[in-house]
Amino acid sequence: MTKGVPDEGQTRARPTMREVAALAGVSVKTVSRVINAEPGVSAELSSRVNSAVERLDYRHNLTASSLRRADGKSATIGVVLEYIANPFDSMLHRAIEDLALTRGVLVLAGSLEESETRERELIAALASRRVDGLVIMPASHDHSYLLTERRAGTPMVFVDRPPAFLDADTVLTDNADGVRRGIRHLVSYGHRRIGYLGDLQTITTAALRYQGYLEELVAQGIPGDERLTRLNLRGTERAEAATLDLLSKQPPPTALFAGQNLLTIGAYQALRRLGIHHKIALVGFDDVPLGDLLEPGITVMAQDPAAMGRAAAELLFRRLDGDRSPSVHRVIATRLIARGSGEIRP
Amino acid sequence: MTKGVPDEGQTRARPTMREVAALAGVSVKTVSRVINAEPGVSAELSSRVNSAVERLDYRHNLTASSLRRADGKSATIGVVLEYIANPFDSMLHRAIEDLALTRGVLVLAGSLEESETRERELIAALASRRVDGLVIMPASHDHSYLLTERRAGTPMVFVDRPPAFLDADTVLTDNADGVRRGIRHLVSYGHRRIGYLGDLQTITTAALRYQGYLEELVAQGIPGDERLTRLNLRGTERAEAATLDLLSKQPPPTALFAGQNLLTIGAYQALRRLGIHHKIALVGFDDVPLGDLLEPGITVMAQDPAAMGRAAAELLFRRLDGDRSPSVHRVIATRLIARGSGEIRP
DNA sequence: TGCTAGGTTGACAACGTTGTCATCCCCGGG
DNA sequence: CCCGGGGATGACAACGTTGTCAACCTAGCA
Repeated sequence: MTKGVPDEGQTRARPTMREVAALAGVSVKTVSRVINAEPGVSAELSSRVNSAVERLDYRHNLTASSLRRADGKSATIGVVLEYIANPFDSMLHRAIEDLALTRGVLVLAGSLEESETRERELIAALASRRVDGLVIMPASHDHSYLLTERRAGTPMVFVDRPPAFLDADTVLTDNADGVRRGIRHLVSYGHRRIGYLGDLQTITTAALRYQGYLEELVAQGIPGDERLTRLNLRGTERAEAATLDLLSKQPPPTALFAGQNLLTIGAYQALRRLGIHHKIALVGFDDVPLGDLLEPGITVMAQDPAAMGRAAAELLFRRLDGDRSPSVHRVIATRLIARGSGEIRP
Repeated sequence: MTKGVPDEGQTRARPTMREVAALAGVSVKTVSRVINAEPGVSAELSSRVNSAVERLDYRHNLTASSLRRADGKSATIGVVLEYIANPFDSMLHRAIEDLALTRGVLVLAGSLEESETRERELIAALASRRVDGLVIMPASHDHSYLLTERRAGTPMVFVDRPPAFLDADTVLTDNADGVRRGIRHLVSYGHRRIGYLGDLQTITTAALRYQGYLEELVAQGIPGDERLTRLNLRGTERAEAATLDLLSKQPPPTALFAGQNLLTIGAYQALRRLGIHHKIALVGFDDVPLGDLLEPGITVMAQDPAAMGRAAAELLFRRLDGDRSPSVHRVIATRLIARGSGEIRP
């Protein structure tokens, strides 16, 4: 590593096509043609331009280019996530990036953290930068404000949660079905008293999952018991406390279903604390990292964020390629991963 | 959700300042002044412009703006990561986003997956979009190619791994020191035969960590034993196999140090498989999600990606604000988190 | 030889915005 | 009453690029 101040030498403005043209002895338009690999430039001029580009370290200015271009495309898309650092979200992000990569498209991403205000601000900021398309995991419950973007020709795909008051492509997990299969799994092991831990009911997916729980109880002819349900839990600690509370009631549940990642962890911790993690069954929704290293391993209904991201990106790019057919709604199935905690009998 | 094709109504081009100006009966320049909240516009015109903006759903075009603007700032920065979906990377990403948010700056992020080619391509793509600054977790070992960007006035901060042949701000984990403290911890519990599992030696941090291991052995007067070392491991499975192999040698180590996240998990799995996870000590570098739920919990030297991201963003924005002082090199300490696996005596 | 078709090349305008500067108007002071 | 100054407003050019179109050149054919 050499020593010195970060900008050794003076700050020199980036060279433009004008300068490249001057050095190569051609017109700017010819430089533009070479840069964009348009046909119809003689080998002679082409190589002169290329060496001038090399010599000046010219970097194409995509900003100016997309401003002038007929289609106005910026080769950039926006991805709006709940929280970038969530394993689920970052996996989704990664899957989108992977497909974008093959098209030379970059990804602008941001977190909402359940703030509706932030959702509008972030999308406005993305629109200001004229992204070509949007993948949105929404926090708000009214997306009519997006009609403007839609009319401006910006395609958008909703992931994980559906849009409200707006028709658009969606890629969703089969939430209710996933929970129902999880409950069925527990019932098949002989459970009848199954507790439920749920996230904020304002989150669409959380509401759908709880719905699935209720539906499956009815389907199984199990009477509902409000004392077995704890909703609007946020984070591991709340879930742990709620679980401890739930288990102190008489008669306690013989199994638990946790409607979300962090709640599953909280519930597991509570069971461990009470020393009954080998006695009370537990199934969680959404996979838990390292769930298989635990003893017992945590049984989950796993979502497939990579598949969701891939599907969302595919839909988005299809729209960018001009597809105008009616909105598509993809449902990605959950997968039961039995690791032990869900296979405990009462 | 309403029914219909995604673009109900025709695709209508976005309104421009020209149209806003026409509707408000003022000049474009006045619209520009209002949009940018420049002083010196009468309340009368200001409100006429604002209602025209409202009526037309005008969205400022930051692309055109930054093209014309004197400073040429795009209010966008680039973040180059090893793999976006890694918990470490996504935490770092998030911390940067958090600070960027307060300045109205958006983040373009991408993954390298250890590809030097990809590093150059991605950074070129970011430079094309005229990002205001870069945070880079590099894969390559020669960054002299970045001198062009540097000269063009793009500040850059390297995180997690240092640049080569280029002087720039850095934010690094104290790798060697972290490993040395981890080894010392094992020694303090009576271990003398300590195995080491390391990632690709081409990765700078991996090399530094191994260095720390060797140094601490010397400092402790423990003779090195090549049979206790397995380097260039990639991923959980390789680490698991290497651990099984390592333990089959006579005499086997009484403790293991794993130089990376996935290797720690692989080693733990191997110990579990052999049923000796309560007999052989294990310390890992970098935290393992849910490491505290395991039995025994996994003892680690934890890095602090959030602090690193924050530091990197602070440095970058300080440069963006005009700071031209010599490069700064921040070192973020690791933290020993004792959870059980590292506190087993031989 | 003359003419045309086709392929190269470049001059110029335009994309949507902001910097510069001129103009205009009003108010206050001489 | 006139003039100067300052604040509000707008006309115009420019940012770096690409679309359009005209000019030019060469080869091929009548």
